[in-house]
Amino acid sequence: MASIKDVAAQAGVSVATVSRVLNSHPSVSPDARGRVLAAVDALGYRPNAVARSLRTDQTRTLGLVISDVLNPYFTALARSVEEEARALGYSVIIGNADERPEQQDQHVRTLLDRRIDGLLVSPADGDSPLLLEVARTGTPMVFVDRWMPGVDVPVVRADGQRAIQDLVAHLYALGHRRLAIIAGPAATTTGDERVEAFREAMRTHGLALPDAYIGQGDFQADSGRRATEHFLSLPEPPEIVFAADNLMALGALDAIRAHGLRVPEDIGLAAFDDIPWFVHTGPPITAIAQPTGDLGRAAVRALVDVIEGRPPQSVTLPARLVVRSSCGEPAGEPIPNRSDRRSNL
Amino acid sequence: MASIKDVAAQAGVSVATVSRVLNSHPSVSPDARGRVLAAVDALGYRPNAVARSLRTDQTRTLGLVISDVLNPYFTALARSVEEEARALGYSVIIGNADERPEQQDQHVRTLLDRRIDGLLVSPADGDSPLLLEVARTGTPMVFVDRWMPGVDVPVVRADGQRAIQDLVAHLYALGHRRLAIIAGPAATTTGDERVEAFREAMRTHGLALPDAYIGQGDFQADSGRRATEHFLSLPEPPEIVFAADNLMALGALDAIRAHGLRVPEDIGLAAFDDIPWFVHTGPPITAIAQPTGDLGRAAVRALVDVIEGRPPQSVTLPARLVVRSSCGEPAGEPIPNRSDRRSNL
DNA sequence: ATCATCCGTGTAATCGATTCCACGGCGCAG
DNA sequence: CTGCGCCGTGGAATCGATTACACGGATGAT
Repeated sequence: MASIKDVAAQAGVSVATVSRVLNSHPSVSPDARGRVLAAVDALGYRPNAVARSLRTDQTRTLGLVISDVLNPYFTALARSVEEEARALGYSVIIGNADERPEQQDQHVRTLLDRRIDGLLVSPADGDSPLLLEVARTGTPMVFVDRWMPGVDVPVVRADGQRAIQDLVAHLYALGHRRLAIIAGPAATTTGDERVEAFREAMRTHGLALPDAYIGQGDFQADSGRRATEHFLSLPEPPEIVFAADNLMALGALDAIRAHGLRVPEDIGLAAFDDIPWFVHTGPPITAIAQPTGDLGRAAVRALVDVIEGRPPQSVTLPARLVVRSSCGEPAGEPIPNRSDRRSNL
Repeated sequence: MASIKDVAAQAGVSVATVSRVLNSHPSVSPDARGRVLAAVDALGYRPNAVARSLRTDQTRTLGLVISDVLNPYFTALARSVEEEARALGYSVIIGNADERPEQQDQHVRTLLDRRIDGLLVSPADGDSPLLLEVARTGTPMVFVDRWMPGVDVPVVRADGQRAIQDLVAHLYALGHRRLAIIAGPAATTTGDERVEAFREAMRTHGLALPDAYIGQGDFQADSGRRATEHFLSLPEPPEIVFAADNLMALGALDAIRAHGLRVPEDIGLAAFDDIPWFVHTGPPITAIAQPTGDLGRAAVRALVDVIEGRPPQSVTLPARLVVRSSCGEPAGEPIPNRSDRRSNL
């Protein structure tokens, strides 16, 4: 592969001049510029980004470490992150932590070794001394979706509190009183928060959230299945199961079906995270939609602000309730149209 | 950030010795090794992958360019690719082409600039002189899922022909005779192949595939919707719609619902690609499952074979029919269990 | 005792870019 | 005519690693 030396030789100038042309440095004669450009073209020369990075100490690459690539919520997030990054001239390397802290740390280390300019993380369950260290040493970093308390880093996330209030109000209005929740891991911020918001919302309606109605999940489908089976085995099962993410909702649906029960007649179901498929399940599922696209874009902008030395901003965007029929809403699902299906992208 | 010089100074040896310790070169005394390791530890030193890459001319990074990250099929593929690559000591940079050739080429160019060791591509619609050029210049490359005829590069893909025969036999046995297909873009190999396999399978049952029953799609949900609407507007609509990928099936389902029709009573639906949600749609959808995990692993192995100078192998794995109830199968969906839901991962 | 080997180590070249500094030539002002 | 400054250019240092080569000392064979 042609290097800058080959171009210089071909154009009859020094490498310094070639470099100046490539970086549109002003003091190059039109004549030299022309010859260099011709040589670049003739040789099909492309600058070696590795060499450039070594010299300039910047890779124009962002690292994104997410908890689970198979989760459509994170997929959508990754997509918008990549788009915004590309628009700003950055590439993105995605690492999949699969909800495992060690794997998360392994990715972070590899990304650091590659000298990425900044790190976007949605931390997995458990605390990570490594991330703390990274934040301390000044590597540009931004948390997205989830965050770690006590680490002084901008956070970009959706606030579900208001939407959860709306959900509980909706359920209450439909006559439901026994509401259960399948929580995420307590150690993730999103895990905790959603339970607290749910409990608080119930309290405003004079309802209690008994411990038996709090299932411990891990954001994976299986845990939703198990938690739901436990609910169903109770002497007095809940009327509604609210899953704190879309995969656990999927598991809950499995469990309900396995018991030969119908949604919403026998038991209702709602989920945090809206995904395109929720329109097509039988029945369509009431969910809380996060503005995934905006989250991804805001996260990248915040990170690039840190990288380029501007003051970054934490951002919190509101999530919103999307009512469908899985909790017993009398109205059927309206004809799905494009904007509805894509509401969370 | 500490460099190899700092480590050398701290350990009282030369950088060469440090490098030898780091690369477990045999001729280093235990004493020196100990001091170096201690210095590495004390300084929290991590080798700069950028500098290493410049010198060794290898990045231990693979590029993966896929057509659509939001498509669960590709997400699953990406996941298995990343896992296998990591197991072999490679990182993966994913580029999302969004089914647009220019965007695909842009990603390929960026990846090449970053001197990735090899490229895994699922080419988008349309031919790309760039990819041809890349193949010609000897950059290690492997096609996965889709490929470009005439480009001499290993191909890792699933063969759906047999599964499509099974599908048509299944439909025929259920009494269906008017079968329609929503095809992918003709310029993608998977687009073409699936139509031909379908046509051929119908022929063996003495059925013809009229042009009116071939819808032109682009692997996106919207095109599935449009094609289905067209089918439904025909004087004699088909009894079954077979979508050549999961997103177009989703669109088809939308269109069918929008017309107030029921699946499978009024019209049947089947899809190429099996995804977890097909178990949960109303009704569960009969689909052709590709061995995504095996495909991803095989693709990485083939690519690494090319990179490391071993003779690579093209791989074709069989897809298989998963019968559910969306085409009128009398039997209900069995209780979904873990292994069933994950059948395609 | 002498010489060839081998082992551990350091010096320095190298990868492909960017960029500081110096230098020659030209234009313009004094 | 002389001198100052600017412009375009090239030489060379530099980024952080790897690795060929050289070298000194110890070991073993003769």
